[in-house]
Amino acid sequence: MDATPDPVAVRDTVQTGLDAGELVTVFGRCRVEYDGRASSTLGPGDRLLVLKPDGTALVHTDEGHQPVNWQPPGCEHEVRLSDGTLRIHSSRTTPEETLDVCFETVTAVNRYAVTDDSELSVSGTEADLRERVLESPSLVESGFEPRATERETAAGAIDIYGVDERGNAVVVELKRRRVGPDAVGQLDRYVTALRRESHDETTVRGLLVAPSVTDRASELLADRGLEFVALEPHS
Amino acid sequence: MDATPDPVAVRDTVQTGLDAGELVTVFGRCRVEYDGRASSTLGPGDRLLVLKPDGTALVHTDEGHQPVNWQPPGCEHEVRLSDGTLRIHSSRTTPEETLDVCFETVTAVNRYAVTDDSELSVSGTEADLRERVLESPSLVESGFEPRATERETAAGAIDIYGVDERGNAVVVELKRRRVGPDAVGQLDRYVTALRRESHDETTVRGLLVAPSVTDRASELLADRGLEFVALEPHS
DNA sequence: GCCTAGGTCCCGTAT
DNA sequence: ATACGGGGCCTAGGC
Repeated sequence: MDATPDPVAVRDTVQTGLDAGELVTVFGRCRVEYDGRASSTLGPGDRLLVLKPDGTALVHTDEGHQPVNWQPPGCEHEVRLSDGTLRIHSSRTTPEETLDVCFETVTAVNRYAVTDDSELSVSGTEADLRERVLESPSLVESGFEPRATERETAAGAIDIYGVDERGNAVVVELKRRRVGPDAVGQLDRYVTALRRESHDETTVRGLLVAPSVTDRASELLADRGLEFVALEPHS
Repeated sequence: MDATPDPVAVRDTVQTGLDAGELVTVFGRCRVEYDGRASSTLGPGDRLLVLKPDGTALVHTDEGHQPVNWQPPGCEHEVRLSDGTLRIHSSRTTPEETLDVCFETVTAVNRYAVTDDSELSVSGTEADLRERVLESPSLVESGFEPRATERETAAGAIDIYGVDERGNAVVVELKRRRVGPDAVGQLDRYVTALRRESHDETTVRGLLVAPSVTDRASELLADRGLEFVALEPHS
């Protein structure tokens, strides 16, 4: 279905594909309206609409990683033909959100029978960094002993909780990449919470473990008496 | 090109489309390898590969808003045929990253000539919330007077800086949606920085303006002597 | 180029 | 259902 297809055939192809649990794409000149957490309007242009069997809708232009408009998984797609123009209406609740794509012209419609049993395996994540530290705690500092991961505080969970060679409590916040001010704020919240929950005699140190740190984050660390340790997620 | 196409024709179609500045999609059974800021492997499965004229690559499965693998804009796409199988290699520098998609089978290849002159118009953003406050400062509190937006401090830019009816300095941090602990940390950084940069006599208040706030964030606000004002980005 | 913060962020996990 | 933090986040705007 590639050259100026008949509108009825287009609608039927999309509907049949969706009913069959296939992935359906529509390419053509369209307008897009979105309303929900925010709202948006997009004037006419050529775009690729991707409708997935899980209820995802993606509107892709010629540029950018991000779809210009979208609907997350779990939506219901409705296909209509009004005055000979194809309209796709995709909606969900909690939150209430609607996406409307109205095609002036349809250049192509395609149905794809998709099966995918493989799972993506990623390395270089924060989890890898955590394993590295747990297996070789001295990478953080000599004498460091991890005691818990995901230890809960009033401010949230500490990535790694442990003690240093002098017996001080240590809060470790891990980041897989260069850290900015936000990570310092996070570490500070955990350290402050743990100090409040500890006996007064206990010293609580805060360590930000990441490949590198920005200047401003470094200043913030110094201000709050926190420390930085350079460490990559991979060996 | 829809039914079990000839490998050479597939390669030529993809290459010709890319050369022509078109958007090209390839659907089929493939494996994907990524290496760069992290690295990943994905076993065989049916996916839709989208190659954009700006150098973006997207690998979409049957599920999810997010592509399972991708390459951001600015990459170079290379198309090869080795042992009769189609291989797409997409790479960039700074950071050095590569994406390899190897097709066992190709079900369909499509070329789309895309032009899109329209710009997306969005409302309900943080910018809208800012305009609302600047036009009606009393929505924040009676007597509030905005004096600057994006006022710089050592910790970063304050969304709205102003004074209250008593002449105290006021730091306003805006969020378009319900706020959590991270927003409190952000506001706290700005308030602390401004206090340091001000004369000691000056009182600096911190206001988090957002539709709502989580319990933990509310506690953090209280701890740090900061305040919350409920306000939606739209009227 | 890096830094900073916003986003209809999405997404998984825990509560 | 909400909350919280990670992400190869991406993207825009400054410097």
